Parts: sequence; structure tokens; C-alpha cells
Amino acid sequence: MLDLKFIRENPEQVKRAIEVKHISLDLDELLRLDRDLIALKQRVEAMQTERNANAKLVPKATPDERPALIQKGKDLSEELKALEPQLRGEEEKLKNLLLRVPNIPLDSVPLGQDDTENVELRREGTLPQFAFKPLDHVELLELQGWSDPERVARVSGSRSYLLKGEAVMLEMAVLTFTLDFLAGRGFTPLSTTALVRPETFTASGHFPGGEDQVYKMEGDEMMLAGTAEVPVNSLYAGEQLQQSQLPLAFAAISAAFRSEAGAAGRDVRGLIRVHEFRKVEQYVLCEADQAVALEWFEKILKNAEDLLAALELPYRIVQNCTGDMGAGKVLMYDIESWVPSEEKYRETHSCSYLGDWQARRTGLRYRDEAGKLVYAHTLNNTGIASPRILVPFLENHQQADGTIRIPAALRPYLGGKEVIGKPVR
RNA sequence: GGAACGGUGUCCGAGUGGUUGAAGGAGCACGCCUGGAAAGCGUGUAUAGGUGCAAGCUUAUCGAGGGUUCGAAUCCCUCCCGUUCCGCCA
Repeated sequence: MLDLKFIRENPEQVKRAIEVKHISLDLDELLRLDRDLIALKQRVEAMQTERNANAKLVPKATPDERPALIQKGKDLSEELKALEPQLRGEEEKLKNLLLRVPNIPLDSVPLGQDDTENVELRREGTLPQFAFKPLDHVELLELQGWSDPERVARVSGSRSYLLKGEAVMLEMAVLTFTLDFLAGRGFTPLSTTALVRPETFTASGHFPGGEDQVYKMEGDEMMLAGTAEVPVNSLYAGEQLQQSQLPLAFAAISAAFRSEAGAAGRDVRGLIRVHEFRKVEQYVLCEADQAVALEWFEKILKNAEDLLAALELPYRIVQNCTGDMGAGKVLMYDIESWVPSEEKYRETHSCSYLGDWQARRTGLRYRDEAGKLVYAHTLNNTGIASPRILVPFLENHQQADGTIRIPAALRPYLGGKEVIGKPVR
């Protein structure tokens, strides 16, 4: 959500954001509604002033004066009752429009329609050279007896997965390693539920718009979040923090659920796109200073890069163009890891800076040094998401005999093993 | 699932119809005091909106919505949320 005052004062800037982000929203309608609402409010308030003043006179009035005052109060009350529902209705309408107003991207963000126009910033790591024909992750899992696709499908349908044997330990290792790593960089580890109240999605900015991505509970209001960003963002909702309490930086592990509506037929095979997965998410709440926030952006980006480097996975950094960045975002980079079987990079991380857009929806405020209440800035980036990360991991580290080499950084989390799997080729 | 209790300001907590935006305390800020600090003393300290150059004026807000009333934090109804106890249970 943007500050309504800002929207009034900078309509052109907002319109441009709406345009480049391809959001269907009539800002003029919003502005018109806003103007009408102010006029209506002024009318109502004038009447309220009169009513209040009148009511104050009653106890002081003489018995003779009283009936007239009470009658006047009745009339005013009557009139107000007619207007108040209208006022409330208009306010509701404005609020709904306001929730759809996107944040303004930085000037440096490339313009574009969709993800095909994202811009590669750089590539890191060395692509693996195989002296044999590498297998894809699905084949590797099967070869090692680490998966059981037919049976899981029977139990949990498509886009589900199951890990078995050493692959389970690998998944746990990757998650634990990430938590450990981020904790070492000052992030507070957090284990959260994915089951959340619906309003947390509005707070995070996923609603309105993302409703069809979210699983809802039958007979219950609760919903399943697709990322710990949702619960963590709402953790301090409505509170008034002290600036000295900031920044708050979390490494939150949770299950993540996504319906993947609209992704029909895409990545149905393997571990890339599943309905339920586990993720460690970096989430930062910092002071409302863009320079400070952008430093955090670099930090959480670097964290993810260093993690990938430790896992010895080649990756590239892609800057999301305006059409692919989401309404709330000011700046967004994806990290894509190399997937040998597809001979391309696939998104494994997504790093976002949202200014105060998310905090304003959530009510994340703090008192600054001058004693003023201001909305904080928020950022988030993936730490690691599994099983998706296992795709590049297994494929990049496979050896000729079908075993998987474990990078040194991960070995302590796997009982020191340098290799997992049996030689089966 | 059953039952009871409760939701007030940054926090704790008073407040059952009229000048209560809300006692008191804590916290915080500033000042005095001090070699420095603590304690102590004093003063100040809600948010959002409208209007105004400003001082200010004004409206809303005591979980939410509705009702009663000239007037509601206070009375009534509905809903939401929380806590506790019992039951069930990984």
C-alpha cells in the first residue's frame, strides 16, 4: 500500500508504475473517489460537530430549554444515520482500490512485459563438465532408490514428492546448513507454521491477486502460506516498535504450500514445482531509509550467493523487469541455479525489496529518533527451498557411477560423508 | 467439542451513561540535582483524517459491526480474537 497523500501528490508517478507493472487499475477513479470521500466526510463531520456541541449543552440546560435541545439532537442524529453507511461504503471502496496500487520501482529497473525480459546481471561458478552422459535428477533419484513417484502420486496426487534413504538426510542437511549459516550472520532462526489467518496474506501483499495460489481450509478460515514471509511479516503487525529494536532479521523455516493454479503442464516432472515444500526464508524488517534497506538487499542477496557457492552450485543473478516483479516490489532479483539436464538456469531464489509498501499494509511501525511513528521497510529472499534446490544439487554433483559428491561445506551436516549413494552405473 | 473469564493508550492498569482522549503507575524525552551515574524532583508524552501560513479548530478511534440514547469505553445484540479448566488427541 502506498501513502494516500503520496498518491494524491504524485499521480503521474503512480500511473507510470501501474503501467509498467501491467496492473489493471484506474487511478483516476481512485482519485475521484478520494475527492468525493473528503467532501462527504466534511459534511458528516460538520454535523457531528454540531451534534456533539448540542449534546454537551443538555446537562447544563434548564428544564425549560431541554426539550428543544433534545429534539435538535434527535434530528441531527437522524440525518447522520442516513449518511454514515454511505461514508463507510465509500471508504471501503477506496481501501480496496488502495490495496491494488503498486509500489514504484526504482528508476534502474528494466522495463518489460514478463520474465522473458528479465536482465541477466552476472554468472557465477563454473558449469560442470561431465566425461559421461549426465542424468537428470529424476533419473538419479530413481537409480538410487531415493524416490517413489508412482506410489506418492497415488497418495498425494501430482506435483507431490517423496524422498527416501540418504536423500532425506540430504534434504535435512541442506536446510540445517542454511539455518546455521544464516544464524552465523546474525539472523534469528525461526520455525513457523504455514497455517495462517487470511488477513496475513493481505498484509504481506499476496492478496488481493494471489488468492488462487493459496490452499484454503474447509470449514475454517485458515489458509496455507506459500512462504514463511507471510507469517513472519505479520509477527509484529500493529505494534509500535522502538527504532533501537531494528533491524529484525530472521531465517524462518516452514512448510510452503502452493496450488500452482495456472501452471498446468509446467514442470510436472520431478522436484522443480511441487505443491508442498520446505523453505528457509530470509526476512528483514529495517528502518525506513532506502540506503539502509538497499544495503540489506545486498546482504540477503550475498547470503544466498554464498550459500550457493558453499554448495558449489553455479548460478546467475537476474534482475526482474517491471512486468515480472510483483505489485509491492521496488527492486527484485532472482537467483537461478544451473540445471545441467535442461542446460539452463532455473529460479531457486527470489530477492525482494518492498519499501514500506508491505509494512503499511501490515502496520509495522516504529518510533524514530525524532519520536515520529514511521512505517518500516521490509525485504525478503529465499535462503534455501527444498526439494527444488535438490534438482541442481543432484545434477551438478553427480558422478559417473551415479553417486553424488557432497561439497565440503555440507559434509558436517551429513556425518562427514563425502559421497552419498551407491555406485550403480 | 463443553465451560468460564477477558479484549482500554508504548506497556501495566482504573474506569457501568454527560467537560473521559480516557485516573494511576511504568516506560520514554527534556530539565533540575550530581564529579559522573543511579535515585529523587519537575515538565512533557496517542494515532489517523479534514481544515489553516501558523497557533489552532474539528472528526474518528477504548477488539469489530449493529442497536438503545440528546449523549456510549460505559447499556443491549451479533461476530472476531485471546486466556484458563475439562474432554479428546500427535
